Amino acid sequence: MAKRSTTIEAAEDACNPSILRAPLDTEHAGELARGFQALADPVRLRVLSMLADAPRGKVCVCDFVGPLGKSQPTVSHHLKILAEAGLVHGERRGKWVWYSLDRTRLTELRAAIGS
Amino acid sequence: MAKRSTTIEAAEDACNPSILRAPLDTEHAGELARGFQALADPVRLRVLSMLADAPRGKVCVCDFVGPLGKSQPTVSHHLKILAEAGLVHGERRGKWVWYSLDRTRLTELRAAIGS
DNA sequence: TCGATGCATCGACACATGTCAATGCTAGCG
DNA sequence: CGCTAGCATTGACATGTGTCGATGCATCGA
Repeated sequence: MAKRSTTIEAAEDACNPSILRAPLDTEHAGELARGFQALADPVRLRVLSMLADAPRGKVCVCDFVGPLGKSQPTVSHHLKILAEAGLVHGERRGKWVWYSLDRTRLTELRAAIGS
Repeated sequence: MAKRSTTIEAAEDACNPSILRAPLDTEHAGELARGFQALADPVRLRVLSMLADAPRGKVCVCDFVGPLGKSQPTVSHHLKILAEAGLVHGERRGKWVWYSLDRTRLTELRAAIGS
């Protein structure tokens, strides 16, 4: 790739709002805000941390409850919020549900607040 | 110092939490969460956006009210939250208060969710 | 089939948050 | 001094959020 078009970018890049590119319209601001809101909780940040540190990149719900010190419904609630924000992904495996980190969404949010 | 204390770290390193370095303890998680919570609102994201785009890097409160479509007390409220989060800095200049973006704090938060 | 286990959902509660009108405070101007 | 303008604070309200106990649902083993 020799040069990048300034008007048309790859389709995946089209939805790439950033607070550094003003004016940030209300719609994109709301979308970003929902993403950051998912990060705006200590329990959820620790969930992401545990996922990032997991040996096989997966952690089942039962293994969150103890370390987080929260009830199972509470943990399930936070996992749902993270999943709806696109930050994690749950996969059923027999009786267990294994959650894994979606670094793509995390990268999008990171890019929105900086280079 | 030959050996590192486990209770006291170097001052500069102490404030550098990241969700990618597990385990993220409750204290650091709470600190990060408060930062992201400041970003978890469309109005505040647009405020940061306007500051990032401002010609001289400064915007006075009265210039926020119109574009944001919020009342002056509401704008003041959001600016206070951003200031307490260390994301902006207000400076009195006669009758006006000019707010500017603190990119350092923004960089810290960005680093916390990625490289 | 039955019971146990893992997870999600529901209902309820306390608390936090976003919003605005009213008011207070400070700086400039006459 | 009085008046105005810009900004912050307060009070009040509606809504959103985190939490847990109780319950429902699916899966596996006996």
